[in-house]
Amino acid sequence: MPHSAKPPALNPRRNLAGEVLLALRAEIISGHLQPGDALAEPVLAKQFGSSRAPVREALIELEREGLVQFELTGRTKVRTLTEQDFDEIRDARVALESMAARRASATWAPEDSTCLEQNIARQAKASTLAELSRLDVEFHEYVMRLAANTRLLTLWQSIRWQFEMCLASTHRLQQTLACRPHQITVSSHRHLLTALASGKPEVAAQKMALHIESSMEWSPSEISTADHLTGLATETHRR
Amino acid sequence: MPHSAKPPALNPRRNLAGEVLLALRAEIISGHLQPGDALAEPVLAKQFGSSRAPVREALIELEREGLVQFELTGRTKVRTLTEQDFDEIRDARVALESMAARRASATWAPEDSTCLEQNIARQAKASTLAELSRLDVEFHEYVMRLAANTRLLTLWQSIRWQFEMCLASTHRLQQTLACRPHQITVSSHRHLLTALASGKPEVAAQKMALHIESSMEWSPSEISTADHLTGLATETHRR
DNA sequence: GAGATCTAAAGTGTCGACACTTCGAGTCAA
DNA sequence: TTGACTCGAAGTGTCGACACTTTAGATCTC
Repeated sequence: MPHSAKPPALNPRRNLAGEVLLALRAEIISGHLQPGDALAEPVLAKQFGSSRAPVREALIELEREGLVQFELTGRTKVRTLTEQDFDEIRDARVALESMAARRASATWAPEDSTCLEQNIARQAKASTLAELSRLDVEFHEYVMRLAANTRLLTLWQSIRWQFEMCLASTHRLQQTLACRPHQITVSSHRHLLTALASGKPEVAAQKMALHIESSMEWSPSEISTADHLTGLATETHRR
Repeated sequence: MPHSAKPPALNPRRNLAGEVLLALRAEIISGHLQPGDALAEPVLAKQFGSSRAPVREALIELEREGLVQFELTGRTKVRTLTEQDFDEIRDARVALESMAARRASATWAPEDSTCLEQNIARQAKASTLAELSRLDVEFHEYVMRLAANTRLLTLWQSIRWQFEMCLASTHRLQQTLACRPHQITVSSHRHLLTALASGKPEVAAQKMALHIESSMEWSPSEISTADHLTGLATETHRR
């Protein structure tokens, strides 16, 4: 999906830390690094063939993104997401994305609908749950960019990776419960798109909130990155 | 004002970088460091009697808080806030704080009203506009903490310093236009508190949005940290 | 065998150094 | 006078080193 006109480039610093960040984030999201795993600076530095400085910078960013946790002892671990974290992320998303939907719908253009329809079409054909999650996040990022508010976008981006982990977990849970995640996701986004394109900001905002509430209604008792790989499901279910 | 039960301690790392961060932030907020001023790591390191590492860490955090800007050349400057930034911050606040008000009002306790009433009483007696701004921010931080959502709180804290700069600028503009900033602020927060304590989450959320919209209605053409000190006013006024 | 104690290994916080890049005052040519 | 050029000065990105702290296995005691 092509992105909105506005390029991000919020932090123009281009350095080794950025590459380490990307690599570490990918390993956490993919589940290669699991919750609780230790992230020692010297070990990672050797692994990436760099010194500790860029690694340290990347870890600080990952902590801000909520994927990593600094212990009181100073050590760093991959963070474990609990059900409460799941709820918190849902509320934060509702807050940020409802406002974004409100602003985006005020300046909605036909090509925006085209872009998002293409995204939904690809959702329907997604071959893996990971791909479905990625497309889902991309849909929402597009709306966030349309809002043309760098603050809102930056805030959203700082929770987007936690959000992506939650999403994958939700999709997987839906599948084990014999709901069709593709079908649910596609249908939900189609309804949302109608509201976004309606030209009614308040309707768009409200529908976005409902969309997020419903899409994150299925909350596993613990969101583990390992779920991505193992396919094991926790049977717990809220409400 | 006593803070809510929950301590923050989101990042338990206690190091020199934290002290440098506090000092630099204070200098920017106070206007001692002005927009556009260069922030060179070796210069600051010598100033703080430290090496560059802690300074670098602090600058990265300040960039995340929006008080500092990394140029494409790699240099670092104190950021200039424009009218568009002002609008962005207002929308971001409405998004985050409306949700916080919704959640906070659901678990409202009498002592919360007492705390905030004390804050309002101090607003009325604030001797300087800077103190009025500080109390205003404290009021809103209290509500954010009551929401008991660390994501929401963290996101809010990452824009709170920009917000404080905007607020001070607004108050000053109100004063030059012969509106009484104390009176406006006190009255507005009193109405908001009533809504928060009403036990109706949706009313609380809506009133919070209206409160923020009205409190940030007066937008100077450029929000300069220098305003704090010089007292010079830009006469531009939106709407 | 269980618990307390010791100790080497490993980790963080901080530092100064070096290479490369960017800036800006001074110089030179038109 | 103005514009391009030069070349130190200053700044960033990165590195390896050291001191102090925490960890975890080994040892000792009861």
